[in-house]
Amino acid sequence: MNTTTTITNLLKSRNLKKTTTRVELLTAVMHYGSAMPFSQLQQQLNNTDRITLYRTLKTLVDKGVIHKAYFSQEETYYALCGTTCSHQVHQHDHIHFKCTSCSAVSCVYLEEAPKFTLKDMHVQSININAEGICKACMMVG
Amino acid sequence: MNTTTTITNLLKSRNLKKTTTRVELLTAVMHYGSAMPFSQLQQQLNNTDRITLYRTLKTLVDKGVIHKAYFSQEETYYALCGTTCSHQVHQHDHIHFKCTSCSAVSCVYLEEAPKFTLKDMHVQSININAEGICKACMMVG
DNA sequence: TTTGCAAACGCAACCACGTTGCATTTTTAA
DNA sequence: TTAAAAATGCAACGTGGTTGCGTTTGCAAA
Repeated sequence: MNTTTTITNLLKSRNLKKTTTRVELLTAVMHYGSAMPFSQLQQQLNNTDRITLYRTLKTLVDKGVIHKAYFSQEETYYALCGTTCSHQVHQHDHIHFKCTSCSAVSCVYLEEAPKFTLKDMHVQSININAEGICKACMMVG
Repeated sequence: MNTTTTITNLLKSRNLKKTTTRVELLTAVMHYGSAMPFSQLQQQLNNTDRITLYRTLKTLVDKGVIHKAYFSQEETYYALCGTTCSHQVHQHDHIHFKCTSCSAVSCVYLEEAPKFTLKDMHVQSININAEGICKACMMVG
């Protein structure tokens, strides 16, 4: 199944209209390889209005198509959600890893989710960000 | 040892001048109980210039006196560093926990730091944010 | 205690990120 | 084909944070 068909189905499954911006955005994110920073999106969709981009991102996040891979206060990175995400629940059994060398942010899936049974508090969600050197940069460096 | 003396020593140990803003800021953070959001700082130091506040925070973070307890894209929270932090290395064997009910952010120290031996990448630092209900809110709710 | 210098401060101006309101265009289903 | 709903583009706005620069303050040496 090619990218276009995938996107068409993805949008239809979430009751979202197939607009130019959404298709372009999803295509870009799918092809990017790692989590895509906003600035890159803006560059690749440079004929699209800035506000539209924000709104499209918000819609796709709300509907569980993509998610934000935050890194501290820097730029916001966006990545596709897995099939377990819906508009109701974002279920992400992965951590976000940022390479300090090439700045790429990627979702790393864990075999077993880290458990935290913090005394005195009821934990609802956990968000883990790691930094380090990615494989590609280790090979080079 | 009272707060004032502690702050004086703290500033001296980092070769920082003892200015009104720094003393007020550190006093506020020390007395706050949990990680202090910027808006609260601004309120309590309302006779201090906004820019000065930003610069003071930056200086104290750089020198390892306080650290940012980020939470997604919302407000920035600040907390005192432990004694193991210096201007060189911020060493934080704790996670940041935000109560979804009362919005308080606190540093929770872990008995053993969670280890991540991610295949294919060299992990340098890990940042963990958790959300849930804190003890106080559980008692009330 | 005075004095001089570096550091810190306050102000103005600026930039980036993100949102809202509204009029126009596009999508889609009848 | 057409009408309603949704998406878009534009203007304007709000906030978080930074930079440059002239003034004030902290502090150490005289």
